[in-house]
Amino acid sequence: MARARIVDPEEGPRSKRGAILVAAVERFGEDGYENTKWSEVADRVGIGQTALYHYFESKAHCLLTIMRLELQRSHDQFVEATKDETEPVEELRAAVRTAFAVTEQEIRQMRILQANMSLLATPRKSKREETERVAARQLVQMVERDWTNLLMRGMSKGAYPVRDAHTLGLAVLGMIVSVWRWYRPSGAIPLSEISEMIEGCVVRMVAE
Amino acid sequence: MARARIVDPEEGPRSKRGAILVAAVERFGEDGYENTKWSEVADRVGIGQTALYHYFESKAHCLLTIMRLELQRSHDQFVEATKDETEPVEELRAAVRTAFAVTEQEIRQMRILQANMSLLATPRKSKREETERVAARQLVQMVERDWTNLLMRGMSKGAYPVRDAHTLGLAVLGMIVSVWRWYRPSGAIPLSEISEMIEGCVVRMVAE
DNA sequence: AAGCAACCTGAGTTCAGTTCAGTTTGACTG
DNA sequence: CAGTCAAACTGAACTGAACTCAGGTTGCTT
Repeated sequence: MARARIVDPEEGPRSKRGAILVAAVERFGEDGYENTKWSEVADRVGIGQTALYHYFESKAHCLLTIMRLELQRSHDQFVEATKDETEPVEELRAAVRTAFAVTEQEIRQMRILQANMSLLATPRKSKREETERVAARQLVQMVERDWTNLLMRGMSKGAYPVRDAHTLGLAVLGMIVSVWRWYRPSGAIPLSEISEMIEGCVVRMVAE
Repeated sequence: MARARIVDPEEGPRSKRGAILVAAVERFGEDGYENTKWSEVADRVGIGQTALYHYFESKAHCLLTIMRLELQRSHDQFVEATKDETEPVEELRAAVRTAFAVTEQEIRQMRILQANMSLLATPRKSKREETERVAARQLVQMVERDWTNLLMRGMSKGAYPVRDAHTLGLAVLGMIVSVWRWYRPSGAIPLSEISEMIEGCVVRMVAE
């Protein structure tokens, strides 16, 4: 599986870019982006604050990079999980299940993505930030299209009743990602149970 | 209908508290909280920046107040819309429909609420901010309980299949509020159509 | 061992949010 | 209708976290 990893093997051996991203995911994911001091990330990596600017133009640039990587991962995983399925309802189930087949680090990344989604709406002043923002926006649209296309395939095969596939796709996606706002690994309900519950909901929503 | 209004009639006639909240809802709703300068709100109201601190302890205190008022309104409207319904599926439909029976100002408030929900997770340093935060948190739980109770009533009456009402409630609520992340009044799809689509989805999710 | 690019730093700057130390306004009282 | 008081307001100063600058260090390459 060619996942977009936080640690990029293209980096020089001395580079702390991956370590910064990992630390930032942990801090932004646990305490929130605004609640986390940029210097805390530096402390955790073991470098001075200003060294961060060797890798990222700004705190926001780091955040946008995390968001873009997570979106890339989500998209890749969707494609991977649905590419072999031909039966529409099974394809739908596989897509939901893969959305919840995530590590704890990926859960944090999802949480960061969801909590800061509105950042993608307005242009950024600096060039590198804007590049990441636009890339992330396009990936959002790509993920939305992944779902819309899956739904349209099922509808044209007669497996699901015909409805507005775009709006339905947004509703399905909205329900799935809303889980990352409240789910915590320490919570009472295991993720597997949530996944099954949502899978059932999505199938009823789409296929009945 | 005893809605929680932004303009509190308890205020003195010279008070600009309501005007500040209205201006803040507009700016925070259009450009986002972080993107809006606190002084811009003062400009819009026609007072100096420091005068804001006569009404709110901080920018965050104003935001938390907006969020609390919106949650209060959502809860009140839910109760109002469902109190006369006895037939479970009709009650469910009424609850969804009322969630989308909102003015443009209320749409902005929903957007602000959704975009800054994570603010409610961590304690605030100052007293008045913390009071608003705790009140808002309790209202979140109250809205979640509104949905959970509605679902449990329907299940015990045999109108819906028995499922984990809490998780199902969060899924339904998550899908509904996710609309405010992307919906814009200027968009291609009218809100009435979205409302009908979601209503159908919720009924299939819950009652089938 | 020289060169050089990647990597790093302490000191200083910026700017939005906030505090301070009062001043103005206007309703009400005697 | 002068005096009082709380609500409403203000300009100037302060704060802290993000960021810039002007270099210094490290270690790989030739």
